[in-house]
Amino acid sequence: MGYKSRVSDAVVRRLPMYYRHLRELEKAGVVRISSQELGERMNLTASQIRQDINCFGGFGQQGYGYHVSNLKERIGEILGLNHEYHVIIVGAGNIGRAVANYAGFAKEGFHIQAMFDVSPALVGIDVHGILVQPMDKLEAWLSAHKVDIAVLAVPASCAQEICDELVNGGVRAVWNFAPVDLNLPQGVAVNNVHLSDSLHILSYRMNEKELFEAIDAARNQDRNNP
Amino acid sequence: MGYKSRVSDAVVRRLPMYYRHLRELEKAGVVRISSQELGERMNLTASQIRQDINCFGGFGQQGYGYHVSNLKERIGEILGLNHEYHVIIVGAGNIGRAVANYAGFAKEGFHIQAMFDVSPALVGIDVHGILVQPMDKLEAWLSAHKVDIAVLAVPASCAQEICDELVNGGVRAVWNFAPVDLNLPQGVAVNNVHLSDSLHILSYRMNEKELFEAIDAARNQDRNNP
DNA sequence: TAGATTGTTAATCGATTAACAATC
DNA sequence: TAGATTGTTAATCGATTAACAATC
Repeated sequence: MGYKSRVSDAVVRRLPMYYRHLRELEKAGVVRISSQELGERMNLTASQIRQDINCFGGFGQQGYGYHVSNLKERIGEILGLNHEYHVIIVGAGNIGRAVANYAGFAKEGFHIQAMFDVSPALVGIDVHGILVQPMDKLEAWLSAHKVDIAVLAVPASCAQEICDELVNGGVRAVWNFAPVDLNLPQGVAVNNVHLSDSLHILSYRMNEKELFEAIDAARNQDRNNP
Repeated sequence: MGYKSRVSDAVVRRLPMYYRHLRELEKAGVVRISSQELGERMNLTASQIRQDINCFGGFGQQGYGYHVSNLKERIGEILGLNHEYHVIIVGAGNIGRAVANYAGFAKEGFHIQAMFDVSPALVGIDVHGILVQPMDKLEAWLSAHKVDIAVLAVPASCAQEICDELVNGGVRAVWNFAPVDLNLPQGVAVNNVHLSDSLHILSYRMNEKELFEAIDAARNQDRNNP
């Protein structure tokens, strides 16, 4: 109570950004920082930073500011980075393999235990020390092992179906790279990496000015020839 | 005029989602759809859909709704998907290669022309028909070719520096996979794919309930032992 | 025409910003 | 203590939702 029982998406999306900047500051040897200074660095207002942090408790000190390492550590805990996670990757295509090969995740406690794919061309290959298993071994794996996070890197067409299988198998969270909006039961977390959406947003932004010039021009013409 | 000269981020982020759903509907043979139906499908209110679309003009028809193919086409144009883009990839690591290997982008007009990397182990390899060139060839490439979009898939430590080089070389947009917030001049578009931020958000969400139980418990204890 | 559904204006809600008392 | 800066409440701003007249 007193603490909001649920934190808005806008705040949650900023948490990893805080974590990143605090880690950089710590590495640079900065010991303390005020919300003012952190805001300048991150292009946020000091007010917003204090509001965000106070969703989770008062980690600062009046007249002093925030202790960088301490705040970094607390935000790490808020993000759940003080835990270890069992991760599997479903789909051993480009994305699945790129995630498996990225060593940084293991350092943060995200341990990849297994990989699965339908393609006979991929089954049996070794990716960063993990053997790719056939998809029909997935169900058995899920009953035999506790899986915290499943990385879903399969084509859109089968993403929902496999997602259901993962949820039935007791997975607690799905990191979804398939270009679909998944349906999940309450209590299972999802986060999407929609690469092509991201590229489309980029292409929108690089063309926005011309787009509105065209829209305005058409509008003015309409006004003159009603 | 009349049209907002600038569209809010919240709206822009939904545009690719509309595009995706409309493409699916078109494929499924759906000819027309009302904002009501589309909203149910996408978990948005009908009102919001109509507001979003009307940022760019009235593409519907009273009493009928929206023509699926037509609306898809218009949103595609808004996203700039009616253009062709020259793309280069800087960084031939896991992510750079995964992007290069993804064939879907070329179909949408994003054509990868060149790849660059510092690592001698990667220079000279062929990725999906593209030869990886040494990084010191980047500047010359930029003066000799028009580059619309640069995919930045390099370590955080050198991302800003390379980004500056890209901007000086006339790149119009940067698709950034490095875990940093880049500084770019007005007029150059950026969009970030912060994979580790995304994973951190997932881990936050899967732990949120327990987190607040702990916070509340600590708070109650404080109240009893003031 | 009557019915349906948009485009658009007005009302509400939530997130951001400002202000300031509490306090280190 | 005086100065600085937080934690928190109040004011503002913007995004979402509701309502309804316009119109196909």
